[in-house]
Amino acid sequence: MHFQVNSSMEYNFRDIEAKWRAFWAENKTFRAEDQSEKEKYYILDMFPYPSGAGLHVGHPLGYIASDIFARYKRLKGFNVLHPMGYDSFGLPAEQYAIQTGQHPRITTENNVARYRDQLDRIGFSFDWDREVRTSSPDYYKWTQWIFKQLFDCWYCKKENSALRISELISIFEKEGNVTVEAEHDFEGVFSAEEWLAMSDAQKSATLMSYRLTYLADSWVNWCPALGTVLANDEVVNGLSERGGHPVEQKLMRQWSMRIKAYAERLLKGLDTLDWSDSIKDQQRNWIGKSQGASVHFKLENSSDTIEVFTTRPDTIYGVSFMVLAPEHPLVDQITTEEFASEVAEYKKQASLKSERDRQADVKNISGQNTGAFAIHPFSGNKVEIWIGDYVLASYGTGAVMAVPCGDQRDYDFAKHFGITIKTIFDEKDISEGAYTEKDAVIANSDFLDGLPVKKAIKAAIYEIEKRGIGKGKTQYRLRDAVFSRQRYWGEPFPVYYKDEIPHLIDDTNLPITLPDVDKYLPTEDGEPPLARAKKDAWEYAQGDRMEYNTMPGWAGSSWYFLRYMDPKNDNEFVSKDKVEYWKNVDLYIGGSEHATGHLLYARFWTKFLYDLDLIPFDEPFQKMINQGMILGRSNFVYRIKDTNTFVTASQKDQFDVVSLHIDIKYVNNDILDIESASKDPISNFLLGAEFIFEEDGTYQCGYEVEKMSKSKYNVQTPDELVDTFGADTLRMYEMFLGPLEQSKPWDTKGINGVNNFLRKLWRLFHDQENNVVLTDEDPNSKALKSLHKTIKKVGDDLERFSFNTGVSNFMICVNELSDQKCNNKTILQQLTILLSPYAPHICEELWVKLGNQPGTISFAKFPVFNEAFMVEANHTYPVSFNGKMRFKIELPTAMSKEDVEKEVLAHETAVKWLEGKPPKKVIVVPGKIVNVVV
RNA sequence: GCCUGAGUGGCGGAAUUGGUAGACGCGCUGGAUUCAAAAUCCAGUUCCUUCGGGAGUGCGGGUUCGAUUCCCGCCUCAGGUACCA
Repeated sequence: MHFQVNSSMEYNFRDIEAKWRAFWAENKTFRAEDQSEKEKYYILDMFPYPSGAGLHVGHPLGYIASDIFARYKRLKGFNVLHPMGYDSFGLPAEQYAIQTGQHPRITTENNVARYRDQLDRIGFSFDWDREVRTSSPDYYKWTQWIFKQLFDCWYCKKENSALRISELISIFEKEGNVTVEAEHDFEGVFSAEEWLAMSDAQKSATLMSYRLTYLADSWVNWCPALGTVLANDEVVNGLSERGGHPVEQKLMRQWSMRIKAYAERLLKGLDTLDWSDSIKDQQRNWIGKSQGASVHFKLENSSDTIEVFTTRPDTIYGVSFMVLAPEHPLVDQITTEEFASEVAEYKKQASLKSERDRQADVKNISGQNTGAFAIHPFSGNKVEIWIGDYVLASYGTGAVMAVPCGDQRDYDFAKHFGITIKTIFDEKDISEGAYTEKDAVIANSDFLDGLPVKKAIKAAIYEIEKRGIGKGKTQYRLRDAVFSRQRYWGEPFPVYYKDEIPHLIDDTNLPITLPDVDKYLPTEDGEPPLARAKKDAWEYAQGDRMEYNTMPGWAGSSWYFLRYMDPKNDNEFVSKDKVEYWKNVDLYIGGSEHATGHLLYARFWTKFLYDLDLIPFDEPFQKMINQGMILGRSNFVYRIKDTNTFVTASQKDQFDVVSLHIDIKYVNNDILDIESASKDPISNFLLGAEFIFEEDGTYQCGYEVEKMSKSKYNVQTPDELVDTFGADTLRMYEMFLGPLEQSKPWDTKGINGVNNFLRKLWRLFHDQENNVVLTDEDPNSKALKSLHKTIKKVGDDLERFSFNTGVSNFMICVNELSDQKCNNKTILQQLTILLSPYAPHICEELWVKLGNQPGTISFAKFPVFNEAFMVEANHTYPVSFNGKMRFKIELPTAMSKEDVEKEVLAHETAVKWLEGKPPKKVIVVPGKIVNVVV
């Protein structure tokens, strides 16, 4: 797209913007002070992954909003921390390295330089002295250090806190593990004597099942195409989030984070946060708390029991069969000879299905009888045991008690296999499906008969616990998060192995820097790329080998907001006094796509660091705003099928056409520049083509709103807009597009409106020869009213993050002042301060023209609204009849209700509408409206 | 299916506690200025109309003197999520 812009020299944004950007950089205007009398305000953007494609206009949207707010808070007298950095470990740089051999560090550095250049053009007030990069050894030294703390801690459910593993060891030495209430996965009990008698390997293995980060064989999402495991939030619909490759389940020895320990606190903490309901709900669903009971069913011919989890213990008398996941450990043991081959076949079929197939197959009911029976714990009846893949091995106990009358899946299963369905609900019809509402009364259930569901649940749990066959239980969907990746470009673990026991590397040897490798691929034995490193390249390998995995992308981003407070500290991840001063982030701005990944992990690590008393707060981001996505507006040309003729958009329906994307840079207001487009190899099919034009002789392109992407030729970079219109125009235009949180199509059509506004503002200060002309006189009441109305509205708009209406209000103000021919210094000085967060460059320039010291506008005082200027002697009342506005009447503001009514009814238009009849009722809202009911 | 949001002119959107629906901007129409253009300025721009007025904020009801706003029932779109027992 090419733009035409006024070429006159009146408002020369190029020189102005270059000058002030240099000034800010040179004077470090936006450096945040760690010690200050001022109140602190911490405003943070989600830091970007520096991708090779650079920024498009969607990226800076949130940064512009946060920058406006940061500048506003400075004017309000706050000491503002507003930093920026890079989440610079990640897959694309590594894949580029695999293809080209270029070290990911080089790729990353190049991309960071490009990002920085693009960001700098927009005039952000970041404190760049605090920049962090997660891939920098100075930074990941502390990511490794935090990992070590997690390894050295366990979660005590009595104190509801992480505690040091040394405390756990001393309990084990005195009492064994019987009295310990921990989040763990150790099976069984041991005494103090037994603990002391354990070998080092046994002790290590035991402690491993208590540590907050642990090494364990677990079912993981393995992505063969990427050659790595993925966390649950990195898998979408059975495909990898990056690349969309198939993902399968695999049992692997991996590091995990015991985030489950924090499930309840992560849930409760949401209530204290000022986040959108949508994000909070996403986290709530992800954590997935459900309350119910675990119940043990005895096996018919065995001492073993099957444990199930149910949210509906009230329906226990409705159990007519049980279903185990095909992977359940008891399956082979209980299966009778009669069904052995069928069960083996079913298990095989189930294991061949990928996660994706299994999800796609939801409608198909499958299962297999094992021939075994369990004994109903209350009725003593025999209950068939089946296996079925609708039961997931990884949730709950991997087994369910099936109640067909109360659960649709159990119902379908029973129908499909001809299992008897009996009802335990009073007067509920289950002939068509299960009854899942919780408003029934229980029947046919012995001691539960006649109880409504909620009471029956309590009674059932009481009875289950009394008989010792189970207990009330809370289950979470949230799983522990896999923490290792078989990749090169990530943080190495501060871990080495000796006799296959993992050991931590001493703090004095941190950081463990990434060693060089000859190739960025796995070894021939299938070990991760780091196994290629020469042994002596790992200076601190005190054992047999180093850990070859690296940490996942979310490791570095889980605590970066803390590092900005103290980015160069080589002795601590953040110093106590700095974190005491800055505390948590007051305002966090970023995309909502991180709801169940980054935002959950960062909360988890924050709570952990709080438990260790290393930071004084346990929620990282107090308020959050999620900016919407900016969509691209693609343009199309229409070729008539099997011809070389292109038809303009308005006539395309009259032909059979093929639509082709055309690069938006050759289109202006949907009109195609055929000559330029024909020269581009991508669209040179237009060369020598025939055209059917509009009546005015132009070729009109069609358009569609799509995601911004290279392949759709609809990417708009901020750079060219800054070149054409200036950064101030871009900043205001991005805000003017609509509410920050809303997704919206990018369209440059309106940008000249914002540019006109800034030129109009400039003309308030200058005459036609571009000389500054300002008066020192006392401002008149009209100008004061315009200004103060704007102070009030713009201030309120900022407080509620309504940046788009803020821009409108500036336009209204400048329109009014232009009409008044106002060139009053006092008025314009205040207006300049007010506007400076939105359009900082032009305001710096005007600030100097107003006679102020260069650069001081960033810390000027935000204008104070004075209601006195708003008072009017008269108010124009809109008069409605039955709620429909009919006429207006100007009356003194102070006039009484009765007099207003009298005046209104005496008005000639009122007389006409009353048609001689008296009004039924007259409502007068003083200073607002009048409504006459007839 | 479930959970969140959202539906207003030709377009992006405004209306903050129920009080003049369509602010502001784009686009469009006319006019001034200009040799001409750009820029700038002025006027107009929801729809229908017999020029009195009538209709109107996704649809259908309701509450109210008064509803884009509150309540009930639907429809559509966007995002998230799912054999979670």
